[in-house]
Amino acid sequence: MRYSKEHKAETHERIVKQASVRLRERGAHGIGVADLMKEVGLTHGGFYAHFDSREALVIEAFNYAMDRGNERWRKIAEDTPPEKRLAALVDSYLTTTHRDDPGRGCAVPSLGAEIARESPKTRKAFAAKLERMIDMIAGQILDVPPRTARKQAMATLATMMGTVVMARIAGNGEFSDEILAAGRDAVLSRAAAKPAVKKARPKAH
Amino acid sequence: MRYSKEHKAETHERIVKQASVRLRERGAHGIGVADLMKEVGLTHGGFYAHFDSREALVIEAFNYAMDRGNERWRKIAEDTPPEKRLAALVDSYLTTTHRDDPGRGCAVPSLGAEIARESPKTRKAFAAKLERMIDMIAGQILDVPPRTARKQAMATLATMMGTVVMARIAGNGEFSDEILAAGRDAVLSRAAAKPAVKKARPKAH
DNA sequence: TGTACATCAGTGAACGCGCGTTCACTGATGTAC
DNA sequence: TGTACATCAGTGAACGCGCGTTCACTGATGTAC
Repeated sequence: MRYSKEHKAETHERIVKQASVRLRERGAHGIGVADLMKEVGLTHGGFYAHFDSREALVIEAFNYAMDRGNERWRKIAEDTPPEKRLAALVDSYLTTTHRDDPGRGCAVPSLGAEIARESPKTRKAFAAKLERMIDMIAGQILDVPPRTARKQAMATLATMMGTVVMARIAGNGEFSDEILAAGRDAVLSRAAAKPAVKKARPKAH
Repeated sequence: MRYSKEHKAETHERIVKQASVRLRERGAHGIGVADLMKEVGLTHGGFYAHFDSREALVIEAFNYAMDRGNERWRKIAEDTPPEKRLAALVDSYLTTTHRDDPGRGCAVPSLGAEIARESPKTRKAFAAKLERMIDMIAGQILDVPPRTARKQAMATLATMMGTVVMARIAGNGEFSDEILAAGRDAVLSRAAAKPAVKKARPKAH
């Protein structure tokens, strides 16, 4: 059955991709080797031709999920004029679609707490990706010095991901929609308010 | 070995309390019946005199953790003059102590994502407790109508719990401290800024 | 007050299932000649 | 170009360990008389 050179890499990615979806849907303990391989159309024995262990796959799938999130943001930014980018990111993040489909959504609200429990080594790898998300947002916060933009970006991401976690706890009814709307308003009004504050209290820099 | 009437209830609570700590430290899959009973000084067989199943304990421990969080906030509010309450809550929440000791901290950042994956029935129970946390914060946001306070409280809690999740991913170094500070500033400046905005743009209500 | 019996939280061995991992094997295709 | 051999992704049975759950038993204390 020897396959072409790219075939193994393709299969590998199919497994990782499927794992990253299930991971976001059910958490790190929600995926089993046999189930996952079946979903990809293979048998469980072949798993170890691709990964040293289940744990190794989980780490890879975490990474994959984070990378896809960053990639998605990059594309949104690319397709939007600079002054509307922040609003576009926020609006795409704080939707009922995102809330109701964690499997294809941002990894931070669904897996953040679990990532925080990983070993320092893997945790640091994710911290680096988290920082890239912060940079991405900071780059869309205009009219303030970079330090301020970075700080606001941190709080903005925290508000966005926290809002999604809370909205998911609340389900998909009125209360949940209210949480989503509150998060969106807070993030966007903060962004809009800051220049006004600057004008009101001018200071040398 | 028949014990006094209160003895069973006391043992029950000791198990739930210990479980709630481990739960917040390691997640729902991080606690085992045998380990837990040993930590409480008992053997695993006795577990089923107290709980129908491991799952039932997990739900109880989730509840316990949420209740303790609400209780803690109530005490802080009680011991602080009204106009300083919000700042007191925020300052006690966004500390390195809270970040580094999830076992005794708020359940939302450590278990929020897992709670969101529970059955609708249990999820709704937690949504009710989440709403009580929101009410608690809303009650400390003065000078705005209740609807606005509720909305701001939702975003405030989202920012606070999101900040703790992110700070934990980042570990306990400079980057992590930066995240904590950013969250605190965002929440407190939002609270301080709102009345100013009101004055700048007065409207009938 | 004293005696016999009932209760039941807790013990610890044993069960059994799920699941991660191993392993001998397959067979289509790449490589050497 | 054709032939023999090597490779290795994938198969599926089997292993073994961890862990939730069960169960017969214990023995201190409550209750009935």
